[in-house]
Amino acid sequence: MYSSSTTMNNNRRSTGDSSSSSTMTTTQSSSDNEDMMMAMEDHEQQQEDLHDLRRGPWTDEEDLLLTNYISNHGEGRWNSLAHAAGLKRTGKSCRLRWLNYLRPDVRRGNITPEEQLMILELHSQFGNRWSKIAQYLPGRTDNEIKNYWRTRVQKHAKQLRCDVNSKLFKDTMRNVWMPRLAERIQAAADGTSPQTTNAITGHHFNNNLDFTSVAESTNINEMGMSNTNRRRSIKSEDNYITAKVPASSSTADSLWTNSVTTQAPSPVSDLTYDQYQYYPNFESNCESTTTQTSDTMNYPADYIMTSPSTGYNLNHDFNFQGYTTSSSVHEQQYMSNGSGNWSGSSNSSTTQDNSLWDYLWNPNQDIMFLQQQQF
DNA sequence: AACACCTTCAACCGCCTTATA
DNA sequence: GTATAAGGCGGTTGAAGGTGT
Repeated sequence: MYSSSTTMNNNRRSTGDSSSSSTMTTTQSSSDNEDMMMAMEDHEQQQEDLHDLRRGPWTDEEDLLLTNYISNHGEGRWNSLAHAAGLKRTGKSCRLRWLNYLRPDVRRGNITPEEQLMILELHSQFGNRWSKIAQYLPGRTDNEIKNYWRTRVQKHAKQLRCDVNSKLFKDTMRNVWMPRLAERIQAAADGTSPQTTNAITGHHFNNNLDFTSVAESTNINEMGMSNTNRRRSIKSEDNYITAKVPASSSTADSLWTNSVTTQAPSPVSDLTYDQYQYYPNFESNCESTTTQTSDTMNYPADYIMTSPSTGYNLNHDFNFQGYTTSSSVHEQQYMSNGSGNWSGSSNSSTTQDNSLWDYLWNPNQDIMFLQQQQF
């Protein structure tokens, strides 16, 4: 990984490793001269050390040497510090090890929801200026925040199939993730559990459902056309869990409840969890179940499904025809395809919510899922 | 158990900025 | 004003550990 060739390449480009003795003047004080002599000695020693510099992971012994030296002499002048401490490392390497790992006040471990929220907020303000962001998170290093962003946040952008710098992703972050995080923080402060809330009805997830697995081959219709043996699917990352609604249930209310004491499934990450569901109360609220073909999703006029990224509302007679061959499609595909329309405009609806909806079509089972991504 | 794949994060690279003479 | 050294920063890498098959 850390070959000598890369070392030499780096040193060749280095801005500060060439001789500086020609810059001395005769007007320097004796103190300055001592400093200069020390610097020259350091420099010479560093040139020798270049050939046997250590790279890669730090050992406990090296950590101890660096920590002890800094506790006795303080930080700064990293190149000479490295030599004085007896470390065969570059000054840069020592500095990085100290600032990112050994420093006593460095905080490590899980990024809290509060910190996540702050990172999202600050990133929207400063962009990839990690050190700037780190200034607002005591104990957190720019490196850690950068890693968090790349491994967690960008992962979710990938899941959404959009670029992390795209408007869609930024809007999703601001309109969906950040409010959800704020809710979680508030819930934690209140001592209540976070809940999965149906964005349309405001009902909360019923934790008493029977999630006993149902065979994948079961031919059922999730859109409310079948009255029996209906199945619910909950997505947890890539693992699907199925839930069977009690036979006695005549409506979808067994999936959603008004109770505020129910608890949502555990989040699959610090940032978010996904939930697949299908339209709640669909059957009971539709004018006629027989109108639900595999192409058209009709739902009650008093319900509005809003795109959080555009603020547009989904047409009630939206036509899904032509998407059956795609396992997963996104709203922007609907829009660009032109076979469906979004109506309304941003912020025009008082019933607009901040949920992000995705659609999953399983042609083999004739099932339409709506995915509400919750954060 | 073994292997493949995925995720995390410490450490490095290279460029830019700042400090110093 | 210029040259050089050092510090700082964002991007990238790859080893290590975790997870799935």
